[in-house]
Amino acid sequence: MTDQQDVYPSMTISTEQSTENIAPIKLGERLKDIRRALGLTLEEASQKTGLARSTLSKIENEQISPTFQAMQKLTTGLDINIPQLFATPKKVNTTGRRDITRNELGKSHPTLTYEHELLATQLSNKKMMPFKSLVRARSFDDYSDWIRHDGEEFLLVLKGEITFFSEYYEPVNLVEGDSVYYDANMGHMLASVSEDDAQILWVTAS
Amino acid sequence: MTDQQDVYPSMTISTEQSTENIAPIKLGERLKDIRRALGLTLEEASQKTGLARSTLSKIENEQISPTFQAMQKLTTGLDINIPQLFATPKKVNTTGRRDITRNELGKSHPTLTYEHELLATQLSNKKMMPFKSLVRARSFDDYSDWIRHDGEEFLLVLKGEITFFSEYYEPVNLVEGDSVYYDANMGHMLASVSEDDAQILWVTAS
DNA sequence: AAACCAAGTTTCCTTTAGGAAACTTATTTC
DNA sequence: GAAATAAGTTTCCTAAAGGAAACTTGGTTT
Repeated sequence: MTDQQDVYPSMTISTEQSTENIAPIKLGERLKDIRRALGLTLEEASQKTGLARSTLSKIENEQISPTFQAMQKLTTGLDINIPQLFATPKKVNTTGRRDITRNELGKSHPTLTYEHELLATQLSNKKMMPFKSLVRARSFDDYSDWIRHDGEEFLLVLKGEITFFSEYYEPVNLVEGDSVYYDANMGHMLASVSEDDAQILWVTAS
Repeated sequence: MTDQQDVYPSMTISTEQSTENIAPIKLGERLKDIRRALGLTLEEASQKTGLARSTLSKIENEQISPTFQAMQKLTTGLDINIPQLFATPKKVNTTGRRDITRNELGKSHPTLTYEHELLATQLSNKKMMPFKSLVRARSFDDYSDWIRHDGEEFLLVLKGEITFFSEYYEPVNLVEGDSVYYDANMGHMLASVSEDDAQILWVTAS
Protein backbone atom coordinates (compact mmCIF):
# COMPACT_ATOMS: atom_id res chain seq x y z
CA MET A 1 0.00 0.00 0.00
CA THR A 2 1.13 3.53 -0.63
CA ASP A 3 2.45 5.84 1.98
CA GLN A 4 -0.51 6.73 4.08
CA GLN A 5 1.13 9.82 5.38
CA ASP A 6 0.38 11.37 2.07
CA VAL A 7 -3.15 10.16 1.97
CA TYR A 8 -4.19 11.86 5.19
CA PRO A 9 -2.07 14.93 5.19
CA SER A 10 -3.78 17.05 7.77
CA MET A 11 -7.12 15.60 8.85
CA THR A 12 -8.10 18.96 10.10
CA ILE A 13 -11.48 19.33 11.72
CA SER A 14 -12.70 22.42 13.37
CA THR A 15 -15.37 22.03 15.96
CA GLU A 16 -16.41 25.61 16.06
CA GLN A 17 -16.86 27.20 12.71
CA SER A 18 -13.42 28.69 12.60
CA THR A 19 -11.24 29.05 9.60
CA GLU A 20 -8.01 28.30 11.35
CA ASN A 21 -6.62 24.86 11.67
CA ILE A 22 -6.64 23.82 15.25
CA ALA A 23 -5.82 20.26 16.00
CA PRO A 24 -5.68 17.57 13.36
CA ILE A 25 -7.88 14.68 14.32
CA LYS A 26 -6.21 11.33 14.53
CA LEU A 27 -9.33 9.32 14.19
CA GLY A 28 -7.66 5.94 14.47
CA GLU A 29 -5.75 6.86 17.55
CA ARG A 30 -8.84 8.27 19.17
CA LEU A 31 -10.81 5.17 18.43
CA LYS A 32 -8.11 2.92 19.76
CA ASP A 33 -8.03 4.93 22.98
CA ILE A 34 -11.75 4.65 23.35
CA ARG A 35 -11.79 0.95 22.70
CA ARG A 36 -9.00 0.41 25.19
CA ALA A 37 -10.76 2.59 27.73
CA LEU A 38 -13.77 0.32 27.41
CA GLY A 39 -11.52 -2.65 27.93
CA LEU A 40 -12.42 -4.24 24.64
CA THR A 41 -10.30 -6.35 22.34
CA LEU A 42 -10.56 -5.96 18.61
CA GLU A 43 -12.59 -9.13 18.52
CA GLU A 44 -15.07 -7.87 21.10
CA ALA A 45 -15.32 -4.53 19.38
CA SER A 46 -15.91 -6.40 16.16
CA GLN A 47 -18.85 -8.23 17.65
CA LYS A 48 -20.29 -5.04 19.08
CA THR A 49 -19.93 -3.05 15.91
CA GLY A 50 -20.39 -5.63 13.20
CA LEU A 51 -17.15 -4.57 11.57
CA ALA A 52 -14.44 -7.10 10.87
CA ARG A 53 -11.51 -7.34 13.22
CA SER A 54 -9.19 -6.58 10.38
CA THR A 55 -11.16 -3.53 9.38
CA LEU A 56 -11.03 -2.15 12.87
CA SER A 57 -7.31 -2.70 12.98
CA LYS A 58 -6.82 -0.85 9.73
CA ILE A 59 -8.99 2.03 10.83
CA GLU A 60 -7.14 2.34 14.11
CA ASN A 61 -3.82 2.35 12.29
CA GLU A 62 -5.14 4.78 9.76
CA GLN A 63 -4.57 2.54 6.81
CA ILE A 64 -8.09 3.14 5.56
CA SER A 65 -10.63 5.90 5.84
CA PRO A 66 -13.86 4.43 7.18
CA THR A 67 -17.11 5.13 5.40
CA PHE A 68 -19.92 6.94 7.07
CA GLN A 69 -21.64 3.60 7.36
CA ALA A 70 -18.69 2.13 9.18
CA MET A 71 -18.49 5.09 11.48
CA GLN A 72 -22.11 4.72 12.40
CA LYS A 73 -21.55 1.10 13.28
CA LEU A 74 -18.61 2.18 15.36
CA THR A 75 -20.38 4.89 17.27
CA THR A 76 -23.56 2.96 17.91
CA GLY A 77 -21.76 -0.26 18.67
CA LEU A 78 -19.34 1.26 21.13
CA ASP A 79 -21.90 3.65 22.51
CA ILE A 80 -19.94 6.79 21.79
CA ASN A 81 -21.41 9.92 20.41
CA ILE A 82 -19.91 11.46 17.37
CA PRO A 83 -19.38 14.97 18.69
CA GLN A 84 -17.33 13.43 21.43
CA LEU A 85 -15.37 11.59 18.82
CA PHE A 86 -14.65 14.67 16.84
CA ALA A 87 -14.27 17.13 19.64
CA THR A 88 -10.83 18.62 19.66
CA PRO A 89 -9.27 18.15 23.03
CA LYS A 90 -7.98 21.69 23.25
CA LYS A 91 -9.91 24.90 23.22
CA VAL A 92 -13.13 23.52 24.53
CA ASN A 93 -15.16 25.83 26.64
CA THR A 94 -16.21 24.01 29.75
CA THR A 95 -17.84 26.79 31.67
CA GLY A 96 -21.38 26.47 32.77
CA ARG A 97 -21.70 22.82 31.95
CA ARG A 98 -23.87 20.47 33.86
CA ASP A 99 -25.03 16.91 33.39
CA ILE A 100 -27.50 15.03 35.51
CA THR A 101 -27.64 11.29 35.39
CA ARG A 102 -30.62 9.74 37.04
CA ASN A 103 -30.39 6.51 38.92
CA GLU A 104 -29.79 3.47 36.72
CA LEU A 105 -29.91 5.52 33.58
CA GLY A 106 -26.24 5.86 32.72
CA LYS A 107 -24.64 4.05 29.86
CA SER A 108 -24.21 0.43 30.71
CA HIS A 109 -21.16 -1.63 29.88
CA PRO A 110 -21.57 -5.14 31.20
CA THR A 111 -18.61 -7.44 31.51
CA LEU A 112 -18.14 -10.81 33.09
CA THR A 113 -17.20 -9.39 36.43
CA TYR A 114 -18.76 -5.97 36.45
CA GLU A 115 -21.67 -4.08 35.13
CA HIS A 116 -20.41 -0.59 34.62
CA GLU A 117 -22.80 2.31 34.34
CA LEU A 118 -21.09 5.30 32.85
CA LEU A 119 -22.40 8.57 34.30
CA ALA A 120 -22.50 12.07 32.89
CA THR A 121 -22.07 10.84 29.35
CA GLN A 122 -23.48 13.96 27.82
CA LEU A 123 -20.38 15.94 28.62
CA SER A 124 -17.07 15.35 26.93
CA ASN A 125 -13.67 16.67 27.88
CA LYS A 126 -14.30 16.08 31.51
CA LYS A 127 -11.59 16.07 34.10
CA MET A 128 -13.23 13.14 35.82
CA MET A 129 -15.10 10.06 34.70
CA PRO A 130 -17.69 8.82 37.16
CA PHE A 131 -19.08 5.30 37.12
CA LYS A 132 -21.56 3.35 39.11
CA SER A 133 -20.84 -0.34 38.96
CA LEU A 134 -22.16 -3.64 40.07
CA VAL A 135 -19.57 -6.12 41.21
CA ARG A 136 -20.97 -9.54 40.60
CA ALA A 137 -20.94 -12.05 43.39
CA ARG A 138 -18.09 -14.51 43.53
CA SER A 139 -16.42 -12.60 40.78
CA PHE A 140 -12.95 -13.19 42.12
CA ASP A 141 -12.60 -16.49 40.29
CA ASP A 142 -13.01 -14.84 36.95
CA TYR A 143 -10.18 -12.42 37.30
CA SER A 144 -6.65 -13.33 36.46
CA ASP A 145 -4.66 -10.14 36.43
CA TRP A 146 -4.37 -6.65 37.81
CA ILE A 147 -6.15 -3.73 36.30
CA ARG A 148 -3.67 -0.98 35.59
CA HIS A 149 -4.07 2.35 33.86
CA ASP A 150 -3.07 5.97 34.07
CA GLY A 151 -4.63 8.38 36.51
CA GLU A 152 -6.10 8.21 39.96
CA GLU A 153 -9.22 6.57 41.21
CA PHE A 154 -11.65 7.11 44.02
CA LEU A 155 -14.03 4.37 45.04
CA LEU A 156 -16.94 4.26 47.46
CA VAL A 157 -18.98 1.22 48.36
CA LEU A 158 -22.67 1.92 47.97
CA LYS A 159 -23.99 -1.49 48.83
CA GLY A 160 -22.65 -4.87 49.81
CA GLU A 161 -19.15 -5.81 50.73
CA ILE A 162 -16.11 -6.09 48.53
CA THR A 163 -12.49 -6.98 48.84
CA PHE A 164 -10.10 -4.49 47.35
CA PHE A 165 -6.89 -6.06 46.12
CA SER A 166 -3.92 -3.94 45.22
CA GLU A 167 -0.42 -4.65 44.12
CA TYR A 168 1.57 -3.25 47.01
CA TYR A 169 -0.85 -3.75 49.86
CA GLU A 170 -2.70 -6.46 51.64
CA PRO A 171 -6.31 -6.99 50.53
CA VAL A 172 -8.86 -4.99 52.50
CA ASN A 173 -12.54 -5.53 52.96
CA LEU A 174 -14.73 -2.53 52.32
CA VAL A 175 -18.31 -2.28 53.43
CA GLU A 176 -21.03 0.20 52.67
CA GLY A 177 -19.77 3.74 53.20
CA ASP A 178 -16.08 2.83 53.07
CA SER A 179 -13.98 4.40 50.40
CA VAL A 180 -10.51 4.19 48.92
CA TYR A 181 -8.40 6.52 46.85
CA TYR A 182 -5.48 5.13 44.88
CA ASP A 183 -3.13 5.50 41.98
CA ALA A 184 -4.55 3.46 39.14
CA ASN A 185 -1.14 2.57 37.79
CA MET A 186 -0.80 0.34 40.78
CA GLY A 187 -2.39 -2.98 39.95
CA HIS A 188 -5.83 -3.26 41.48
CA MET A 189 -8.96 -5.37 41.36
CA LEU A 190 -12.19 -6.00 43.17
CA ALA A 191 -14.23 -8.94 44.26
CA SER A 192 -17.59 -9.24 45.88
CA VAL A 193 -17.14 -10.93 49.20
CA SER A 194 -20.68 -11.94 49.97
CA GLU A 195 -22.98 -14.03 47.87
CA ASP A 196 -24.77 -10.93 46.69
CA ASP A 197 -23.70 -8.43 44.08
CA ALA A 198 -22.05 -5.31 45.44
CA GLN A 199 -22.59 -1.81 44.16
CA ILE A 200 -19.86 0.78 44.03
CA LEU A 201 -19.30 4.29 42.85
CA TRP A 202 -15.97 5.17 41.37
CA VAL A 203 -14.40 8.17 39.75
CA THR A 204 -11.27 8.34 37.69
CA ALA A 205 -9.13 11.31 36.78
CA SER A 206 -6.05 11.59 34.61
CA MET B 1 -26.09 0.05 -10.93
CA THR B 2 -28.25 -1.96 -8.61
CA ASP B 3 -31.11 -0.53 -6.69
CA GLN B 4 -29.51 1.55 -4.03
CA GLN B 5 -32.73 1.88 -2.12
CA ASP B 6 -32.11 -1.60 -0.87
CA VAL B 7 -28.57 -0.90 0.02
CA TYR B 8 -29.25 2.05 2.27
CA PRO B 9 -32.85 1.61 3.34
CA SER B 10 -32.84 4.32 5.96
CA MET B 11 -29.26 4.54 7.11
CA THR B 12 -30.32 2.78 10.23
CA ILE B 13 -27.42 0.96 11.68
CA SER B 14 -27.99 -1.40 14.51
CA THR B 15 -25.36 -3.74 15.72
CA GLU B 16 -27.32 -6.70 16.88
CA GLN B 17 -30.85 -7.20 15.71
CA SER B 18 -32.13 -4.57 13.36
CA THR B 19 -35.77 -4.33 14.18
CA GLU B 20 -36.33 -0.77 15.16
CA ASN B 21 -35.04 2.51 13.94
CA ILE B 22 -33.13 4.28 16.62
CA ALA B 23 -31.64 7.44 15.25
CA PRO B 24 -31.51 7.33 11.48
CA ILE B 25 -29.27 10.07 10.28
CA LYS B 26 -30.23 11.22 6.83
CA LEU B 27 -26.82 12.50 6.02
CA GLY B 28 -27.47 13.22 2.37
CA GLU B 29 -30.57 15.20 3.04
CA ARG B 30 -28.82 17.17 5.71
CA LEU B 31 -25.95 17.97 3.44
CA LYS B 32 -28.19 19.03 0.63
CA ASP B 33 -30.02 21.36 2.98
CA ILE B 34 -26.78 22.87 4.15
CA ARG B 35 -25.47 23.35 0.64
CA ARG B 36 -28.72 24.93 -0.43
CA ALA B 37 -28.70 27.14 2.63
CA LEU B 38 -25.27 28.33 1.60
CA GLY B 39 -26.61 29.04 -1.84
CA LEU B 40 -24.16 26.76 -3.54
CA THR B 41 -24.58 24.66 -6.66
CA LEU B 42 -23.05 21.24 -6.86
CA GLU B 43 -20.35 22.65 -9.06
CA GLU B 44 -19.48 25.35 -6.57
CA ALA B 45 -19.55 22.92 -3.71
CA SER B 46 -17.32 20.67 -5.75
CA GLN B 47 -14.74 23.40 -6.09
CA LYS B 48 -14.86 24.24 -2.42
CA THR B 49 -14.60 20.68 -1.24
CA GLY B 50 -12.46 19.08 -3.89
CA LEU B 51 -15.01 16.34 -4.36
CA ALA B 52 -16.42 15.62 -7.78
CA ARG B 53 -19.81 17.00 -8.67
CA SER B 54 -21.02 13.50 -9.29
CA THR B 55 -19.79 12.30 -5.96
CA LEU B 56 -21.60 15.06 -4.14
CA SER B 57 -24.76 14.22 -5.98
CA LYS B 58 -24.50 10.60 -5.02
CA ILE B 59 -23.83 11.44 -1.40
CA GLU B 60 -26.81 13.78 -1.24
CA ASN B 61 -29.05 11.14 -2.76
CA GLU B 62 -27.64 8.53 -0.46
CA GLN B 63 -26.42 6.34 -3.22
CA ILE B 64 -23.03 6.09 -1.59
CA SER B 65 -21.72 6.32 1.95
CA PRO B 66 -18.92 8.86 2.01
CA THR B 67 -15.60 7.96 3.55
CA PHE B 68 -14.24 9.80 6.52
CA GLN B 69 -11.86 11.46 4.12
CA ALA B 70 -14.68 12.70 1.96
CA MET B 71 -16.54 13.96 4.99
CA GLN B 72 -13.51 15.88 6.10
CA LYS B 73 -13.35 17.59 2.73
CA LEU B 74 -17.03 18.32 2.97
CA THR B 75 -16.94 19.81 6.43
CA THR B 76 -13.81 21.83 5.94
CA GLY B 77 -14.75 22.91 2.44
CA LEU B 78 -18.22 24.04 3.39
CA ASP B 79 -17.12 25.25 6.77
CA ILE B 80 -19.55 23.21 8.76
CA ASN B 81 -18.69 21.46 11.96
CA ILE B 82 -19.26 17.82 12.31
CA PRO B 83 -21.10 17.82 15.61
CA GLN B 84 -23.61 20.12 14.00
CA LEU B 85 -23.86 17.74 11.11
CA PHE B 86 -24.48 14.74 13.24
CA ALA B 87 -26.59 16.26 15.93
CA THR B 88 -29.79 14.36 15.39
CA PRO B 89 -31.61 15.64 18.44
CA LYS B 90 -31.38 19.24 19.54
CA LYS B 91 -28.17 21.12 19.66
CA VAL B 92 -25.30 19.45 21.37
CA ASN B 93 -23.38 22.49 22.40
CA THR B 94 -20.19 22.84 24.31
CA THR B 95 -21.22 25.52 26.74
CA GLY B 96 -24.26 25.77 28.91
CA ARG B 97 -25.32 22.23 28.12
CA ARG B 98 -27.73 20.34 30.20
CA ASP B 99 -29.16 16.88 30.20
CA ILE B 100 -31.76 15.68 32.62
CA THR B 101 -32.10 12.00 32.25
CA ARG B 102 -35.21 11.56 34.28
CA ASN B 103 -37.69 13.80 35.83
CA GLU B 104 -38.78 13.76 39.42
CA LEU B 105 -40.55 16.38 41.43
CA GLY B 106 -40.62 17.37 45.03
CA LYS B 107 -41.42 20.45 46.96
CA SER B 108 -38.80 22.94 47.84
CA HIS B 109 -37.78 23.34 51.44
CA PRO B 110 -34.28 24.40 50.68
CA THR B 111 -31.44 25.20 52.98
CA LEU B 112 -27.74 25.56 52.73
CA THR B 113 -26.05 23.95 55.65
CA TYR B 114 -23.74 21.07 55.12
CA GLU B 115 -21.71 18.80 57.25
CA HIS B 116 -18.71 17.86 55.22
CA GLU B 117 -16.65 14.78 55.71
CA LEU B 118 -13.42 15.01 53.82
CA LEU B 119 -12.29 11.66 52.45
CA ALA B 120 -8.89 10.36 51.56
CA THR B 121 -7.06 12.86 53.73
CA GLN B 122 -3.93 10.79 53.88
CA LEU B 123 -3.04 11.64 50.33
CA SER B 124 -1.92 15.03 49.19
CA ASN B 125 -1.56 16.35 45.66
CA LYS B 126 -4.58 14.47 44.50
CA LYS B 127 -6.30 15.15 41.23
CA MET B 128 -9.65 14.76 42.94
CA MET B 129 -11.04 15.63 46.32
CA PRO B 130 -13.88 13.42 47.49
CA PHE B 131 -16.32 14.38 50.23
CA LYS B 132 -19.26 12.83 51.91
CA SER B 133 -21.65 15.40 53.23
CA LEU B 134 -24.90 15.87 55.04
CA VAL B 135 -27.29 18.41 53.66
CA ARG B 136 -29.41 19.67 56.52
CA ALA B 137 -32.98 20.63 56.12
CA ARG B 138 -33.38 24.28 57.00
CA SER B 139 -35.43 27.22 55.95
CA PHE B 140 -35.32 28.91 52.61
CA ASP B 141 -34.51 32.21 54.35
CA ASP B 142 -30.95 31.09 54.73
CA TYR B 143 -30.50 31.63 51.06
CA SER B 144 -27.06 32.99 50.41
CA ASP B 145 -24.91 33.53 47.35
CA TRP B 146 -23.91 31.00 44.79
CA ILE B 147 -20.98 28.77 45.49
CA ARG B 148 -18.40 29.28 42.81
CA HIS B 149 -14.89 27.95 42.39
CA ASP B 150 -12.51 26.53 39.82
CA GLY B 151 -12.72 22.99 38.55
CA GLU B 152 -15.42 20.47 37.97
CA GLU B 153 -17.62 18.64 40.37
CA PHE B 154 -19.39 15.35 40.47
CA LEU B 155 -22.16 14.71 42.95
CA LEU B 156 -24.14 11.61 43.83
CA VAL B 157 -27.06 11.42 46.21
CA LEU B 158 -26.54 8.64 48.70
CA LYS B 159 -29.65 9.15 50.76
CA GLY B 160 -32.60 11.44 50.84
CA GLU B 161 -33.62 14.00 48.30
CA ILE B 162 -32.04 17.31 47.45
CA THR B 163 -32.64 20.19 45.13
CA PHE B 164 -29.72 21.20 43.03
CA PHE B 165 -29.70 24.88 42.16
CA SER B 166 -27.43 26.21 39.48
CA GLU B 167 -26.93 29.54 37.86
CA TYR B 168 -27.95 28.75 34.32
CA TYR B 169 -30.55 26.11 34.92
CA GLU B 170 -33.78 25.45 36.60
CA PRO B 171 -33.49 23.67 39.92
CA VAL B 172 -33.73 19.92 39.76
CA ASN B 173 -34.55 17.40 42.38
CA LEU B 174 -32.18 14.56 42.84
CA VAL B 175 -33.03 11.40 44.69
CA GLU B 176 -30.96 8.52 45.89
CA GLY B 177 -28.82 7.22 43.06
CA ASP B 178 -29.11 10.34 40.94
CA SER B 179 -25.97 12.21 40.10
CA VAL B 180 -24.89 15.44 38.50
CA TYR B 181 -21.65 16.59 36.92
CA TYR B 182 -21.06 20.29 36.48
CA ASP B 183 -18.61 23.09 36.06
CA ALA B 184 -18.00 24.57 39.49
CA ASN B 185 -17.46 28.06 38.12
CA MET B 186 -21.13 28.10 37.45
CA GLY B 187 -22.88 29.20 40.60
CA HIS B 188 -24.40 26.28 42.45
CA MET B 189 -25.95 25.30 45.76
CA LEU B 190 -27.89 22.53 47.40
CA ALA B 191 -30.87 22.18 49.64
CA SER B 192 -32.53 19.25 51.27
CA VAL B 193 -36.03 18.90 50.00
CA SER B 194 -37.54 16.91 52.79
CA GLU B 195 -37.38 17.53 56.50
CA ASP B 196 -34.72 14.90 56.80
CA ASP B 197 -31.06 15.39 56.25
CA ALA B 198 -29.80 14.19 52.92
CA GLN B 199 -26.49 12.52 52.37
CA ILE B 200 -24.37 13.11 49.30
CA LEU B 201 -21.05 12.13 47.89
CA TRP B 202 -19.17 14.67 45.87
CA VAL B 203 -15.84 14.85 44.14
CA THR B 204 -14.03 17.88 42.83
CA ALA B 205 -11.21 18.16 40.35
CA SER B 206 -9.30 21.15 39.07
C1' DA C 1 -41.51 25.24 -30.28
C1' DA C 2 -36.43 24.83 -31.05
C1' DA C 3 -32.04 26.20 -29.17
C1' DC C 4 -29.64 27.11 -25.41
C1' DC C 5 -27.85 26.79 -20.89
C1' DA C 6 -27.28 25.65 -16.20
C1' DA C 7 -28.03 22.34 -12.44
C1' DG C 8 -28.23 17.84 -11.37
C1' DT C 9 -27.95 12.68 -12.49
C1' DT C 10 -26.10 8.43 -14.35
C1' DT C 11 -22.60 5.67 -16.62
C1' DC C 12 -18.28 3.76 -16.85
C1' DC C 13 -14.05 3.09 -15.08
C1' DT C 14 -10.27 3.37 -11.41
C1' DT C 15 -9.21 3.46 -6.72
C1' DT C 16 -10.13 2.23 -2.16
C1' DA C 17 -12.78 0.30 1.71
C1' DG C 18 -14.29 -3.99 4.05
C1' DG C 19 -14.22 -8.96 5.14
C1' DA C 20 -12.17 -13.95 5.53
C1' DA C 21 -8.38 -16.11 6.43
C1' DA C 22 -3.52 -16.54 6.82
C1' DC C 23 0.15 -14.77 9.27
C1' DT C 24 2.79 -12.53 13.16
C1' DT C 25 3.59 -11.42 17.91
C1' DA C 26 3.20 -11.73 22.53
C1' DT C 27 1.79 -14.23 26.62
C1' DT C 28 0.42 -18.22 29.08
C1' DT C 29 0.28 -23.24 29.94
C1' DC C 30 1.76 -27.74 30.16
C1' DG D 1 11.00 -24.58 26.18
C1' DA D 2 7.73 -26.32 22.93
C1' DA D 3 2.73 -26.04 22.38
C1' DA D 4 -1.25 -23.54 22.86
C1' DT D 5 -3.82 -19.38 23.19
C1' DA D 6 -5.01 -14.82 22.37
C1' DA D 7 -4.53 -10.18 20.41
C1' DG D 8 -3.29 -7.77 16.55
C1' DT D 9 -1.59 -7.27 11.60
C1' DT D 10 -1.28 -8.31 6.70
C1' DT D 11 -2.78 -10.48 2.49
C1' DC D 12 -5.90 -11.26 -0.94
C1' DC D 13 -10.11 -10.72 -2.94
C1' DT D 14 -14.94 -8.41 -3.64
C1' DA D 15 -17.80 -4.86 -3.11
C1' DA D 16 -18.30 -0.21 -2.87
C1' DA D 17 -16.64 4.80 -3.21
C1' DG D 18 -14.78 8.64 -6.11
C1' DG D 19 -13.95 11.02 -10.55
C1' DA D 20 -14.50 12.23 -15.73
C1' DA D 21 -17.58 12.58 -18.95
C1' DA D 22 -21.89 11.60 -21.05
C1' DC D 23 -26.57 12.18 -20.29
C1' DT D 24 -31.06 14.12 -18.51
C1' DT D 25 -33.96 17.61 -16.64
C1' DG D 26 -35.79 22.16 -16.02
C1' DG D 27 -35.82 26.76 -16.96
C1' DT D 28 -34.97 30.82 -20.16
C1' DT D 29 -34.63 33.18 -24.51
C1' DT D 30 -35.86 34.01 -29.06
